[in-house]
Amino acid sequence: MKSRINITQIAKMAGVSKTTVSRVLNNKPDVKAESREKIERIIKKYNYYPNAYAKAVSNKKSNTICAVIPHDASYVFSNPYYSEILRGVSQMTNANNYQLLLSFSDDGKYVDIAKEQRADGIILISPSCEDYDQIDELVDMAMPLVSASKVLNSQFVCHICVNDSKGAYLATEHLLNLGHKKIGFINGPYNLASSRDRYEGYASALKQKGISVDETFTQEGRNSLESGYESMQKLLKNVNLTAVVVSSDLMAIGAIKAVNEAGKKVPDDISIVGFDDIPFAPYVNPPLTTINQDAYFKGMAVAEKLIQIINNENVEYRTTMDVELKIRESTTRCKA
Amino acid sequence: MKSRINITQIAKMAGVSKTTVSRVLNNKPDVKAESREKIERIIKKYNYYPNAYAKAVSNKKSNTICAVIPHDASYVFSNPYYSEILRGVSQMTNANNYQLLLSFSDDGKYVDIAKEQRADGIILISPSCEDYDQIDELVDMAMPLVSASKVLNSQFVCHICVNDSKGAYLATEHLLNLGHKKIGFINGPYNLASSRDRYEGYASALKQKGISVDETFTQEGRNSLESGYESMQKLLKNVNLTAVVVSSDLMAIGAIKAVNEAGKKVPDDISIVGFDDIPFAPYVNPPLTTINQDAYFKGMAVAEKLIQIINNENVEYRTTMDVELKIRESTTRCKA
DNA sequence: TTGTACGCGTTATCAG
DNA sequence: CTGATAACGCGTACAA
Repeated sequence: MKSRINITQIAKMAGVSKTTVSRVLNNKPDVKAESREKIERIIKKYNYYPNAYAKAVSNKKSNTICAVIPHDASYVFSNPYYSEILRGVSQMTNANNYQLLLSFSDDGKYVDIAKEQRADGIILISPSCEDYDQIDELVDMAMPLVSASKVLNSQFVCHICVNDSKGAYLATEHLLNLGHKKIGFINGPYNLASSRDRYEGYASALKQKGISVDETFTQEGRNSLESGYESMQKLLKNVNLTAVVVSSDLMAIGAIKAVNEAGKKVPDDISIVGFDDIPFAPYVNPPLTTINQDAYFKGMAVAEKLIQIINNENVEYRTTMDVELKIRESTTRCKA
Repeated sequence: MKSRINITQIAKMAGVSKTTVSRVLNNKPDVKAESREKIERIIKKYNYYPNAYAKAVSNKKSNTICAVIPHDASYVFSNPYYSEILRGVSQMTNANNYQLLLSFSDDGKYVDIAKEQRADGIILISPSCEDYDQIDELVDMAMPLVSASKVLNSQFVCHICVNDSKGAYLATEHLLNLGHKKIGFINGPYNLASSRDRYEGYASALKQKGISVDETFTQEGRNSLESGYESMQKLLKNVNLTAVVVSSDLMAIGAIKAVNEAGKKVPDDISIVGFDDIPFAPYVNPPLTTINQDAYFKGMAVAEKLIQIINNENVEYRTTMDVELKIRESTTRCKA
């Protein structure tokens, strides 16, 4: 790139020192109105802008926030849940004049961003147990940290999560109320705290009604559409179910595909309830009954908290957002 | 954040000068094996990493690429087409050890990123005519630039686009072949070059068959689901159509919703073909006939070109990717 | 093989 | 009000 003009040159042209130029750049007092105007004119004329990284070095502050999604990019971008979180995050960082650095990596390489001091703070989106070593490292560095889901290994990591167990409970209860008794569960990866909580919600709803939990009714998926498809195929092969709780909408869409291919119908033969309420949930076939969580709001909240922590403000370190059952057309009364 | 160790301190502990430490950090020769080992041990011990921004200032290279989406975040993140592009971009930047900076803003503020010298190059994703002033500014700064869609105002901007007119032509031809004669068109915003090309493809397919183009059959949408919904409502109110070409899948999904609410059926009453082939296209109701473009590959290609330009390699400045008609179930033979 | 001295573009201190 | 001067953390001619 063409080498751009710098503060020294501006100072020279204005016949003042760098210091004075710096003063007007940062809206500081103690500059004669006359000088200020002259400097401003020259800045305008040469379309000058201070170099952000030189500022970062000098100020020890980069005005950059990094959103880390410790999974590979295809996992992330195929799932609108993450898009919604990022939408919220970017809205908030924009509003506060922070730049947004994005990092995907399933290999923990994102810790380098902290070591290299590229960001004033880090947002962890959906970290799993495998990330706990890296998280400890970040905590050791005293890097401001907020997670968009539960982090179990450290009380120094601020997190905002949704009430996962309640969500799964509501989903299961809904099916129970429709008369279903044989209810399967396609879970996300067990290395996510959310998956464990959701399982617990599912199990406790069953117990509540005196139905014993059958391990063969459960599958562990990877949260992708394909894995929802595969998990449902296994369930269809091995057990007789009339309904399934699926731990993400994306997997639910895959599950519906598997049901269709097996020559059955959703919801007539098998009712399905998802989790997340992604924007497409109302438009798939059939429109998905699901657990709504406001990922956009979560993204905003997470970014806002991080900025507060960076500014040394006091914040609540544990927040749980509520969830809600959204009934659409993928569930119906049990006909078996 | 806790202030971290720097190169000077490492040098001191190793009993050498910064220069020597810098040499081992950058894998340069002329360091005694013994010294190298000692320095490496200390680096390891203190978990030291050079400050990326100090390097950037010194090297005049930030190893950062900025992806600019000159629209507001909700426009972007609600559309999986952009997610797919970003997925490709991030894959490629990751592979080449570039950091990815993300910028949304419908107000042209992204030029600041160049002025502040935060990035070695910029990827423009779907810029519109309103961005041409800013693009000129970027060109003036000699900022390496690649666009993921056509840019008409400057031959200095490398771009990769898809064959939009062919796509719309194929879509329209498909409907014509099914016997449709009254074919509407819901376009994207006219300030996108792609929208103009798509209109042209639509019109030329009609002319080919001797069908005159009726302006009242066309609506200009904003590429969102809602705007597809509204545009279709207007078409339904004012004209009698048996088929509609829609310029994005997202709008197509909205259009289907409008058809349903009007008490009609897709495709029996109205055939619809979309554009983009987003990952959800096969799963909506009915599965969407659409024009496939490989946005993931486009994202990779765009990032790769930018990196080549940054490295002063020669690249082809004009690339057009092919498109393909994907027939699913939202189109059928005309019954009128 | 190593180190001195300076440069990168910025801000902060403090004396005038 | 202003400007030397040092500092931020790093890279690199050039000399030794």
